[in-house]
Amino acid sequence: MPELPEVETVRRGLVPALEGRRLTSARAYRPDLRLPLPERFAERLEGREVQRLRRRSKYILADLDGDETWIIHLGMSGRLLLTPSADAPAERGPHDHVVVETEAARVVYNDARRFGLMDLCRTDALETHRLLARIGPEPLSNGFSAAYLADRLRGRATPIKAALLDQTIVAGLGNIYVAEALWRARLRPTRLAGALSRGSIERLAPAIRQVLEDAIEAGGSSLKDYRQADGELGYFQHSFRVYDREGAPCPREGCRGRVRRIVQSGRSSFYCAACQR
DNA sequence: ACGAGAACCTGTTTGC
DNA sequence: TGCAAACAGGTTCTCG
Repeated sequence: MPELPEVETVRRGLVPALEGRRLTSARAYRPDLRLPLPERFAERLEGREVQRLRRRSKYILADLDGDETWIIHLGMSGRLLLTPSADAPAERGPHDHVVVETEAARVVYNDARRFGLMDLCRTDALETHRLLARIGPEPLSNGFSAAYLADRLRGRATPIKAALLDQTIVAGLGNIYVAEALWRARLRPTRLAGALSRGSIERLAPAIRQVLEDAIEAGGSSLKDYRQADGELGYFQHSFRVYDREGAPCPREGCRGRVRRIVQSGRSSFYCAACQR
């Protein structure tokens, strides 16, 4: 799916179209995505003004007037596509599941695999929402540091790859950015989280922060499904050092290694066997 | 309690 | 070329 940088890019793309605008219409074309939509979902969106578009981890949060927040997760293949009303087609495309309109624009939620989800929650109760309550600190916030990470990894017998995918430890990482952060920190994805030295963690925490900042700067990574809200492609995929580069030479200065692909708990991991230890 | 693996669903790519 | 298997950016549940 879209990981943190892609979700942030989508959010930024939607801000001008949605913040301070009223939803003149809302339609849901099926009762469920990964989870059932809440009661009277479309009716509760219609007529509301979007006061603020925020992001928490991989969730987009739209605060509405009337004290409810619209929670959106894009899953693996979800997209939020923005079209000016004048250009909006009359026909609904395949896998267009939710459509909202403002005076000036249409936003379509399209999701072939339906691993995404939407919900509505009282804004003052968001922190206790079951999907959000257990999520760890934002990696770009002050709450995330080497000291924090060391504390959370202590005693964990799981590979660092799996620990970084665990959203309760740190928010927003997925398969791509874990691979890229571990390459930057010169750590093998198979290393056991609890056995990492303090020095390793001191490299890892800033590597996570930096790869996410770089990716946001580039507008995220466009692979198969992901697009920015305006349909533009992000270009961080051209900056991948190891992700999806099996067999390629390691791009690190002076390293003669090649990128390897292994499978960890059912998912591909990519790393350089020479410089990542 | 913890970790690995399966499951959810559809589309695309790869391999025989 | 055609078909089947493998694989895909996430999360959650089950099982050992």
